[in-house]
Amino acid sequence: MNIGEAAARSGVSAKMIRHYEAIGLLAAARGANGYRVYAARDVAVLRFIRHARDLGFPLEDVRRLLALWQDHGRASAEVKRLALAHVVALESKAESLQRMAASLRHLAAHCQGDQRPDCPILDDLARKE
Amino acid sequence: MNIGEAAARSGVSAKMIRHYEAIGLLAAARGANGYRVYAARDVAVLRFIRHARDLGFPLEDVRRLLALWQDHGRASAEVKRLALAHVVALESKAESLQRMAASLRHLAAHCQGDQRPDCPILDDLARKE
DNA sequence: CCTTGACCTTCCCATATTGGTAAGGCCCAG
DNA sequence: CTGGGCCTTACCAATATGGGAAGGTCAAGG
Repeated sequence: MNIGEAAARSGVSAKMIRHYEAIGLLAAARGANGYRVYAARDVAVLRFIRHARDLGFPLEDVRRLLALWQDHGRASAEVKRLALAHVVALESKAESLQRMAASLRHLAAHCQGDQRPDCPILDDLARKE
Repeated sequence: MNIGEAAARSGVSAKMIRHYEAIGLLAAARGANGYRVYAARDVAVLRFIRHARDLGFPLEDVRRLLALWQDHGRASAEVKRLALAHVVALESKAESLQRMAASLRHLAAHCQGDQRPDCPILDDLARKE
């Protein structure tokens, strides 16, 4: 299987497959013509990576999860620890974004939004602090 | 006032002040020695930029807000429109992160987290889809 | 007057992730 | 043998920020 088919089967773009290889997330065999050659096993790895990315894991975490997944003697404690640490990071980021949204929504609520130039949003951004 | 003082007064690092200048967000006068020279007005601009960044506005939005702020004949409608569009983007991103966190928290809740290798988190990442 | 240290300059690199593009090689069908 | 589709590497783009090198400037103090 060449990279195009591996991409179609895994849902990971060929571009990203090459990138993941460049950063050492997966290794690909090479055919006599220099083309990367993939087996079903590699597609499974690519899908694993994609799912982890869909959950927002940074690639460094993906690397560790992948290693744990392939280590059949692993302790699930380590996986759970990684996952929960990531959950905390996600929730923290989400809260930060929501705080920004709430502040801005509050400011916007007091802005007339008409042809006049008066605007509490700009006033706030221009505050001295 | 040199860049160091402008940085201290505005809360924007000298590094970023130079960057904002490079992308055309603000212009600095130059002294005879080649040093950037800032006036109180520039510090106000830098503070404006910092506040907008604190609310998560991307620099392109900051550029538009800055232009609106400096245009005394502006309509507040445009500012409000920009702000609310950004609120929507922030909330959408926050929801996306929360969905990830919830999925992962759910998976982690079913993971024993002990010395055994069984782990629903890894099982889910390895699912065929 | 000269040294020292703080501050300034520009330029390059790094982060993390993904996409685009360009120039060229390989392979199969017509 | 040619065309089109796939592959290769390599460079550039975006987001925003920081680190550091190499060298110029300035003020204070011996």
